[in-house]
Amino acid sequence: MDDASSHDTSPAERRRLRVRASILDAAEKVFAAEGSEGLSIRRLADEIDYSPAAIYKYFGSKEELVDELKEAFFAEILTHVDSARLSTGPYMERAKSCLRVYMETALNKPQHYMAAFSDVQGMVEIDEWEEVDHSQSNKHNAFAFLVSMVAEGQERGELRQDVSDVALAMSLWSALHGAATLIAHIPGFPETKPIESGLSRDAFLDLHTDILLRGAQPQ
Amino acid sequence: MDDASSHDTSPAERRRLRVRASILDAAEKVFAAEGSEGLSIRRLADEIDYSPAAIYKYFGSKEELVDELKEAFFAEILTHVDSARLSTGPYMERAKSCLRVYMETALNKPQHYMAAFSDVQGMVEIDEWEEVDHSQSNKHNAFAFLVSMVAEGQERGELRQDVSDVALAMSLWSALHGAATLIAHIPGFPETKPIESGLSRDAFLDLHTDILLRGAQPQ
DNA sequence: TTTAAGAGTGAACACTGTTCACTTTTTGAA
DNA sequence: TTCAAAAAGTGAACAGTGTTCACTCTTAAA
Repeated sequence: MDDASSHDTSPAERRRLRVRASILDAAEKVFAAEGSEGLSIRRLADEIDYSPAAIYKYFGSKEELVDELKEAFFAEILTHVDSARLSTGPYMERAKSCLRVYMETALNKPQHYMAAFSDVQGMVEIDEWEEVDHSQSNKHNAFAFLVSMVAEGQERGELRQDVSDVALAMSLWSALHGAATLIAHIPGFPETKPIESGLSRDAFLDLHTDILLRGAQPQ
Repeated sequence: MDDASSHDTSPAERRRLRVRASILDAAEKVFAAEGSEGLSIRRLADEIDYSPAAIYKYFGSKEELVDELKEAFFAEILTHVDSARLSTGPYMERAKSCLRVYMETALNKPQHYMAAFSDVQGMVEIDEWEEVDHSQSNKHNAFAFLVSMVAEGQERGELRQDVSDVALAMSLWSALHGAATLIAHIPGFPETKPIESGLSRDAFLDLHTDILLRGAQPQ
């Protein structure tokens, strides 16, 4: 289905959307390969055979362009985490799966995850999270989702109830974010850096989620 | 004591060290206030009344200059964490204190901590950590220190022994790093963002360390 | 006093994001 | 089909960046 480009759109508009998409495509490619530093407007323009100024007919600024890449990336994370939530099985297993999937999806595109949290600009996006009802799954709201996941665990008596769901979720998210960040930033993180450990990424993620969920359990 | 500038140094050399220090001082000021993005060679040159080219007589590149700031910063972190280790009291309290102090010290200069982990360049530094004997405290080696702290806990039977000390330390460091990173990046992190929580930074750090150490305990 | 080393500089190079006047193409209506 | 308005696309420029290089000037030692 190609709804967006077939209803209520003239040929000109469809053409425009195609060029716009080609810019994003080229940006995505460069971004994934070399990160945000390798991405320059002039290089992008070269790659799609337009002048640098042309890009500004489609995006207000480089930041706006990159923000759109990040938005799509976060939507991807949320989708994956959400499907982990909808799986069957005991609560603790679903919870563990969600934590893992967050980190794994984040690490599918390390450059994206890095960029999303290294720019100060990118964090303004989080302002939107405030006015979000976290009872329904929302595009940008991976955190609100985590909160309700935690709340469910508390109701079931499987997670500690001496702190609020939000507080618990913040701690968990911090830990997930830290692991994802270190793996993304330090080449060969769990296995050989900063110390030769022989610990595979898989084993590390397992241990990490295990520690977190144990610490989040009652008593 | 001003050893470095009084023995084996000519007046010229002392003068040189003074200029060099003034560059670092100016850089430190700008860096702390506005982060690495606000720091430009020309601006630095303006502030110390030299030409931009002059700075290259003292530092090979901007990166080299910033690396020196980071190095001092990490030394500061290690110093503080080390003094927490040397405090008296039960092991678990000392351990908790170390975790807290790491995050608190990191957050004394959020811009530094951000910069240290946002540049890919900065991570090359970690190569040095490999050839470090983690039984003795080393300038740059906050991680190796954490490993021995964990090892002590395992020997005392206060931390789980089903995984290696290095693995456990990695997980803990990840979690600390994540919390520090989020607080540094998201203005008003635990209190109001991404959700109004009323959770003070202090309470959050307490909860975070509590969760981690519970998850790291045996059984 | 002379000489060589080192400190300091202005101008330039190659890059960046961005803007703006300008031309070209496309569109919708008379 | 013609014509004006709108939109798409462009080259040149601006202000900024890190960095280099030939050059001057000061300092230190012979």
